[in-house]
Amino acid sequence: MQIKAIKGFKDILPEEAKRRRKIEDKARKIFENTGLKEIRTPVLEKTEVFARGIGEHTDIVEKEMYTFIDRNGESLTLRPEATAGILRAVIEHKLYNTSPLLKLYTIGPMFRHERPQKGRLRQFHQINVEYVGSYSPLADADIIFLAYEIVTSFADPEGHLLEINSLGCPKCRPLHRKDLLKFLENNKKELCKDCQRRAKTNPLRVFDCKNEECKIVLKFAPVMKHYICPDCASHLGKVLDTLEAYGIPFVQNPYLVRGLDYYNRTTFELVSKGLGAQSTVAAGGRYDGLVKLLGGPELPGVGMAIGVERLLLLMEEEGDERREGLFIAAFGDEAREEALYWIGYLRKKGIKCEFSLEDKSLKAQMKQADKSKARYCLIVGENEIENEEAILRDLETKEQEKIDLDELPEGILEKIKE
RNA sequence: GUGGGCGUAGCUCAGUUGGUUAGAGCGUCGGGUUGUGGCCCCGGAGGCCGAGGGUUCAAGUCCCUCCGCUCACCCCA
Repeated sequence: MQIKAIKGFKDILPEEAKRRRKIEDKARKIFENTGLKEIRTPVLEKTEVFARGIGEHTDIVEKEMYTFIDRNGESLTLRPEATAGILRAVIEHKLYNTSPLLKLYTIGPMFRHERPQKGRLRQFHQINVEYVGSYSPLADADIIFLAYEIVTSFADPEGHLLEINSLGCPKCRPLHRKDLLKFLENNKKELCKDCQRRAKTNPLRVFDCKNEECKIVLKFAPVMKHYICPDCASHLGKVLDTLEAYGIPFVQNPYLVRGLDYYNRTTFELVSKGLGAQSTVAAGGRYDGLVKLLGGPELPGVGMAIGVERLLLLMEEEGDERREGLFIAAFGDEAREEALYWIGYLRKKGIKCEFSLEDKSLKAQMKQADKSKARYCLIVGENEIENEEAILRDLETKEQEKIDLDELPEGILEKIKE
């Protein structure tokens, strides 16, 4: 039996690695422009970090985490999301004392033990942003801007919908929750089994139910919109105004909920038509109570995450890469030995330079040169050694010229630098 | 955790009602050009037909079990 990677864990082969790097480079560029700083936290944390941060009764914590007991008896967990760990680090190093507003990003793997499907893996990657320290709705809008900007620079904006909602705050949310619970209890018999379960675990989730009968019943259910306090309402209003100023189209979705307990007020999802059932390519929201919950001071926060694998699914194919650098086709002992010096020299000068490890025929080496996508091929065999002239061929234009051997390798630098 | 679909070459897939040495395209390597890549032509390598068991004179093909992949539910990035 062949050894294979474990379920939901994927090898990232060279072609895909290249496309990922393109996404990461772009994200970093945008982050630098917006003044964010990178932070990298461990993939492994004490289980407590996530249990407290995400919420004991969320699906993620209850059944999706990679949790194990370490050799010293301590419970550890592979991070299922980035926020809790980053905030742990912010608190541990008192980063909030270094600046009134922390703007942080991280890119890396997350782990959830779910059944894999399109756009869902057990090890997946997120581009993550956290703003810690601002109550301003402009912070919310900034976060959404970043998510939107990165996603739409790789995927067609037309195929996307930004959904936004407010979950309220500790003042107004409990009122809604109380009424909703009452409503669900009264209509228990009309609801499907899933919704009866949700009513106990995560009541807001019932609004996501696809069951037609549930939908009819829930039309009469209390909606957060009608409970939202003036402060939360004005906060949301300013976020929406700012989105308009940024030119980001959106729709309000009063039923939008998040699966993590820590969110309050603004919550959003960037949904794509180009994905399967797992259609959310980026999502996030505000979490004003979380820093304190994790043992830090009372600090507000907003954040978002982009699913890299999902963005990858939406990324259009790129065209042919352009030719670059040099391939040295050397054959015969003398030429091959000489070529080694040139290669060393050119590589140190920062020139992309390849050659054949085997003493193959000229034709075979030319083929290799072509495949390597080199722009130029330097041809050196017995004849060239004898005439003391090498041949430099432009693989794109097919033009060839001769170069005196004693001008090599310096002479090449001029010729191949465009 | 629960369902559906699918497992034949590195990749994408053919493979008659079970019948002899399992095929194609792409890719790869080599040759056609005694020293010049892509296009074209020719050739080579590469398969325990997912694994195990069963039926049969005979199984890639039929039956059972297991494993894997995949899509969906659930949930989420």
